[in-house]
Amino acid sequence: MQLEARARAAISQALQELGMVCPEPLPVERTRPEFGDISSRVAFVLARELGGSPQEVASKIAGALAGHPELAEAAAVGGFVNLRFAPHALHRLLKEILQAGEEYGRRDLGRGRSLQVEFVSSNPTGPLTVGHGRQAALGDVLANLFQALGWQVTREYYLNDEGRQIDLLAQSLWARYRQALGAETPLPEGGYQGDYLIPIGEELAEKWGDRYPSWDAGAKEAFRREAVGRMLRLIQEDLEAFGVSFDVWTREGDLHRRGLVRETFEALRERGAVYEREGAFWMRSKEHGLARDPVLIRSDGTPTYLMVDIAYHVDKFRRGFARVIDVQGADHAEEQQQVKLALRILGYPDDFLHYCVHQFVTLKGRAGVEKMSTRAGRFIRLGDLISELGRDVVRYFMVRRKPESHLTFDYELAKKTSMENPVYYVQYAHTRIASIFREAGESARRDALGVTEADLSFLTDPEELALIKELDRFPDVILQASEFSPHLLCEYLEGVAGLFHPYYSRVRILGQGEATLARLALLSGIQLVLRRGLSLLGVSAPEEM
RNA sequence: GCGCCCGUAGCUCAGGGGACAGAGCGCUGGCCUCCGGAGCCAGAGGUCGCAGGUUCAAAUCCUGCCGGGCGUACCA
Repeated sequence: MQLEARARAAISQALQELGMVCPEPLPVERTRPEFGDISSRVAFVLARELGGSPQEVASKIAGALAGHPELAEAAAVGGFVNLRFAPHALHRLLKEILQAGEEYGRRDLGRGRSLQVEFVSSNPTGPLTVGHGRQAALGDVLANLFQALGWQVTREYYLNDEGRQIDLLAQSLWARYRQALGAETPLPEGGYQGDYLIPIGEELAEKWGDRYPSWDAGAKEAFRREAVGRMLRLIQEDLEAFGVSFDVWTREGDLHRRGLVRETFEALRERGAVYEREGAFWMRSKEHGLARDPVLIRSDGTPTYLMVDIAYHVDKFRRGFARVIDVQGADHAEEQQQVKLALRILGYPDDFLHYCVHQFVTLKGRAGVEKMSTRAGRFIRLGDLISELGRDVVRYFMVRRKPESHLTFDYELAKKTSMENPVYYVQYAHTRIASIFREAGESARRDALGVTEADLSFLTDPEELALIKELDRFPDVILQASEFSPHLLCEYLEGVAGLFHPYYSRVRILGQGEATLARLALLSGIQLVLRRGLSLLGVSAPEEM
């Protein structure tokens, strides 16, 4: 990132000397090694305004850049202005990275504003599945990234502990309970067929005996509470195993009790956004370009999920969040449009709510089911996957693809402990460096970290310079990854490791006189970035493997 | 039918106006006296789904078509 900043400074100074206007923003980007470090298409922009060919303009700029102390080369090629930095300029970058230490990559773009990330929010009708795993990893990593960018982040889980699905769950559990007592009670139609309710039913049969022979109000209440409590515990166990913890759990029931759902509905009605038909209340969405008008209040007077969701977002706004990110599956796309529309009608700012939408996960190479469904009892538990592969691997694989792409989870690859597995490839780079520092001894480590001791001018190898340039990208990668693209962080870390491993195997670090200290400083920087990056992913950076 | 997302190397996927299109796996051929070989090096492999259009410049933007996923509930 500093590289871009320095390039901009140099070019804008050159433009000033030439009496040219500096375009805002000044276009600058990393380029392939043949062209140098940084390339700018500024001449294309200026040529359009000033006349003349881009190449002519570029030549003038390159001429004015000649002799710049930080640059080894400035050239005009095909209208581009290409810059190559002098090694000493790169050495300074490394020094700054090491001085920043654990703070490297942190920024204050959020300026302490509060941000809520709501994710998982799985209904407590069963254990978490691999699909929820993607969401859990995605939400947690996004939260980490925004924290690093200076936001005050709240991780929130919305617990849907009311409604028909919960009733169905309760009744399914009651049926299992009756079955445990020897009755032939069938599961309710559309009920939850998974095996996971069987042992709970047996346990309740033992505890309660024949206390609930029929599905009456008393049974409903008892089994609902029991079912939600049990399922919640299952979910929390899996989340804990996955290393995800939430700051706030919001229950649907709370929103009702506080009258917020009713109030929000009335507000929508006052604004003319609601009409009544066939005994139900509908939202006027079609006239705003959406595909259909959804029901807000059913003809039996109960609010739909959408209605409650709208109220929930009003609540989020009132709680003072400057920004809210909801991580949701692609199957909620229409719902999202409706909530956004409702918030717009109610007068809330458009940039308040952001949806991070992700596609589904297919698990490849493991015995199990293809098409999952909690209700039908066809699913693979996230907890099983974690105990088979480890938290690090599952988390890493879950965020390695961009959210809007379908994720094929390659179980065979995930199971490998060789460097073919990208997680280990990255972790192993970290471990190798740790090993070198163990070998070098504590004093060398301190000297390398106390960069004043190391004479970085010994770092002249192109691979060494390339590594420094790559480390310099880290802050920018965090920003890009935060734009709902955490996969870019994985790609980046694999790139850093991919530069380090070959370098390590070719260049000897220890016992090289003064060069050793400089190389240890470089390794220290690499290790720092790997550790920080992995930590943002919630993946461990082991000293030994 | 309509709406949203996705079609890039054999496979899994990056890149989403700029300079000859990238990575990992797989494949072919090399390299283990040396800081962790849980590796390293080299190579082969692509009409960026198809057809138009915008632009000095398109894998990238626009339109149409084809193929796949999801949605299109008074479920959540």
